[in-house]
Amino acid sequence: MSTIHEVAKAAGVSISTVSYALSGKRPVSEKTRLRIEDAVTALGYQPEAGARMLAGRRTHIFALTEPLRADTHAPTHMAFVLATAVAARRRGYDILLLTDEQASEGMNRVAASKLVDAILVLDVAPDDERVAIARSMRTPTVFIGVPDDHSDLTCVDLDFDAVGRLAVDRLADAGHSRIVLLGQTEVSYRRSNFPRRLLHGVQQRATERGADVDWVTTGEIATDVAVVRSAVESALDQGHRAFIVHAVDDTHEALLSVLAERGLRIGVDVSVISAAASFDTAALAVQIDTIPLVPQRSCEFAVDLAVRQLDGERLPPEIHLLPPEYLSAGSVAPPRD
Amino acid sequence: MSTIHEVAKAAGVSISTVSYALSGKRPVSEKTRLRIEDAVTALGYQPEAGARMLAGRRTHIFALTEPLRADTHAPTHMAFVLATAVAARRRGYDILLLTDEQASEGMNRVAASKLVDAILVLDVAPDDERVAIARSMRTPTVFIGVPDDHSDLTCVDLDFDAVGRLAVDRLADAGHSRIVLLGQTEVSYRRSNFPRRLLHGVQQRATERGADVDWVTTGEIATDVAVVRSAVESALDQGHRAFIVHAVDDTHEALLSVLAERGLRIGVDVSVISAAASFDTAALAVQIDTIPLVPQRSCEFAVDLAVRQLDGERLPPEIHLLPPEYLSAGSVAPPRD
DNA sequence: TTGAAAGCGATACCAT
DNA sequence: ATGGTATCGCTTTCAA
Repeated sequence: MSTIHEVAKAAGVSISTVSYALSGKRPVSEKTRLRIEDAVTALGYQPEAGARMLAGRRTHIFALTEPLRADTHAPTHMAFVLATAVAARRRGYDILLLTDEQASEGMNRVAASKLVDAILVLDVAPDDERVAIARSMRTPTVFIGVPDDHSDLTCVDLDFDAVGRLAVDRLADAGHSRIVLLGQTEVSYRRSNFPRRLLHGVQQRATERGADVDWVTTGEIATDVAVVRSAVESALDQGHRAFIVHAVDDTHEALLSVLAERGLRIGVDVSVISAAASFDTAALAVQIDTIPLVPQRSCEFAVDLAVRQLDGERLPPEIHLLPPEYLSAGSVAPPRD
Repeated sequence: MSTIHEVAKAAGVSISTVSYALSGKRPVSEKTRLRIEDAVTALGYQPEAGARMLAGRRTHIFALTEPLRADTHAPTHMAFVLATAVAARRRGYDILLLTDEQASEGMNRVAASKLVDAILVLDVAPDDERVAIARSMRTPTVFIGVPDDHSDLTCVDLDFDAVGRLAVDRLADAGHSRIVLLGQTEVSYRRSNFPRRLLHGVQQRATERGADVDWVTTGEIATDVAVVRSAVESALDQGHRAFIVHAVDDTHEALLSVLAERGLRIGVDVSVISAAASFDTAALAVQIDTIPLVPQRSCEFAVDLAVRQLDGERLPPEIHLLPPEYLSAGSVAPPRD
């Protein structure tokens, strides 16, 4: 391709003027700027990545570490990756993928070689090995998720604890004192950081409101529809009529189908709240109240924090918990008896 | 971090010797090489990415374009992304993610700025817009998948046509003359490149073998278990006893469950072959013959082609179709009547 | 087998 | 408002 020299020659200016005109870091007169822009388009000029990295102090690349475990829920995970990539591009950054089991090796490598300006951490485990690496590094790192030991870390996430409390409050407000938490798979409560936070919020607030909570998981390692159905059946048999669902779409569908089979009407006979769903609950057969998990929100916030740190803002390491939002759809009603 | 100068000083040699010792592009005596390696580890030296890009002619980065459509099957897609990333890392390359609708813009940008050495194309559509970009570019590009118009392109993929033929042959060999192809979702036959190739192989070989094929899809845009079940029910009602399944795991499970409900035994009353499944069919309740789609194979091959092109091999643009492999599990039997 | 030095193509400081 | 140029850290000729 063409270099900044050719652009300068074509526009009849010096290379520094071209550089400043393009970066905007120094005022350039209207007419010279226009001539430069013309030359740029005429030549199809694109600054060379390597040269910019070397000369400037920015690579315009973020690393995204994602340890893709076997039990990762692919659709949700993809939504986060996509949201991160889109948010980053909007700020002028590309995403470099760091998969591998050896997440630490990758982080160290890209940081030491100055390949990336910052690192975004996805799919955070409670005892994540990447926490130690992040602490030992100068490269700004933002966790999307909250590990157990998060001192000195910058984290962004939906406030799952608050989601749990909010869901309980709505059901308790409606008069329910017995609640079922239809949760995630068993393994996710050990390997992931957020299911337990929602569980904690639910249990704590339930205690405060004098309500009982029955917590059920929905499969060993992957969601098992049969397990979900029998859990729902037995909850209904025990007279339960209030559900908080923190689970994938299949689980929601299984719940709805069991309720339909029994002729139980949501929002009349039974109350249901979908908590922290990352899929579109509006696409379900029945509309239900939802406290959504919006990957875009977390990812944009995370990218923003990274960019601001690079721009020199002194942001203290901190946990940023995004407040939940309650979307009503009439699926919560007072108990009927 | 430390620079090549510091390593050179620590080892008592010149920087060029360090460079050559590390790249192996020039013979270096045993003892100096050892001293250099010691210095490298002692200082924790990592060559700076930007400097290498600028000076050398390699960035050691591949772009991976993936236009993440709404109808993309997330688990399969993730398997391909992961396989590509792993294969690339093994060859010393990182993966830069190019999502976006604007796939073309991204490809042009990373190519023009010399950010990447090659581009890998995933999730190929029959009339993919990235085909034109690839043709207009000097940057080596490898498609994982085969677009309709693929002249002058380098493509790698499982030979889906041959998969279809192989499946038909096995059923025909067993004596079946009526075959059901339980296929993908409707939209995938328009938006993806491979389902139609398998369909073509099945239909063509069926004609050659004098067999009839009933092709059914499994939902509009996403797999719909109800649709699958009723399709299977009606096929069974019509006396069909031979199935080729080219579909996601949910579809397999639905098929097995209908068969079980009817008391039909696989490998005895009914013959089933799973064609081009990218999940582990061994995890199903019943073992069935499988012609697997192994993402690792395609992705490694693609990475290899890219690397070899960069290493100066003159590889003519060509379609590389990987031959299918048949894994028997006793699920094919002669018709019973 | 090794060293010296000329780039690579930007950024940003120092002048004017 | 603009230009000249040192500089970033490496790769790779050219010499010895």
